Amino acid sequence: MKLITRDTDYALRALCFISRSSAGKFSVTKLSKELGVPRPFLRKILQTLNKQKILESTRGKAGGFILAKDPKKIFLTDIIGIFQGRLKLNECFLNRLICPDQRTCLLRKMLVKIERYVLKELGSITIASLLK
Amino acid sequence: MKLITRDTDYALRALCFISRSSAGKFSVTKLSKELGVPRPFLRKILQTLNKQKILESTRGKAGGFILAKDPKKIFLTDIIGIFQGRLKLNECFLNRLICPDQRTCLLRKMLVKIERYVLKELGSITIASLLK
DNA sequence: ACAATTGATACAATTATAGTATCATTTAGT
DNA sequence: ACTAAATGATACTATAATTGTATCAATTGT
Repeated sequence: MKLITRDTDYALRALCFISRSSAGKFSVTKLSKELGVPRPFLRKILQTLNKQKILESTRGKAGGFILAKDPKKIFLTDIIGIFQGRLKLNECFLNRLICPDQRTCLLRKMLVKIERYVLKELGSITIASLLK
Repeated sequence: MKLITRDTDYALRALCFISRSSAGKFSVTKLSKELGVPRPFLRKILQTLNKQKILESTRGKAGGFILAKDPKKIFLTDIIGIFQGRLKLNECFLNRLICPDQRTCLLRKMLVKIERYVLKELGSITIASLLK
């Protein structure tokens, strides 16, 4: 089971890389070489981050991506949310109507509790904090 | 993201159902009707539980499945382990060699911490406790 | 002998994840 | 104005995991 999928991972790497360097703006080509991430895939990811206002893009010849937000204000849960949807550990049970047993109650309570914990923990991490 | 997949879920339902009833032995046909789970799929699941010594089967005409263990001793983590493999939230990072940034350190620590918590919580639940 | 069961195992369908490709648009530099 | 290098938008493909189905053999109560 994965808590963090590949695209989230790549997004985090890219954001960390950009944050760390003073240069500010990077093209996909440059980033994909630096991070060792397939270019077209990374491109799609950065485009998504742009749409979500995490990055800001400039088009044209000397174009590229820069941070649109203070790294202190980009939370892990934001990025996970963007690529994996809102974290929901208990979805299988909520989605299922047929849950006639009481067990679901206790189990669901448990899952909700775990979910809250995970969200709290992940919500406490920012890109800035990942930079060390 | 799912913490519990369908087969685990079905397995839990079946185990709870069997534990709850005094009858003891049930055929797949009966169980699949009771639980509203596709028969061939449930069959595969029960066969797996049998191999793992959670259930015990008897073949032949009046055959079926009974519990092989005290419901107090069947833990959620056991069942998850059987159908989903050992829970490993941080696998994506461990599997990846290329993690040149320090961020992985903090992130991995976090994930390991979360993983421990989840395992502890799930490890505290048994089939018996799900019965109310 | 027969019918109802499980054992073993191979196969199929669906969904999610991971990644590619392409055409249109923008912009800097010449 | 032209060109090269970049992103925007979007459709497509590949791979893997999940969720099942199907089938033949062996067992057992009647």
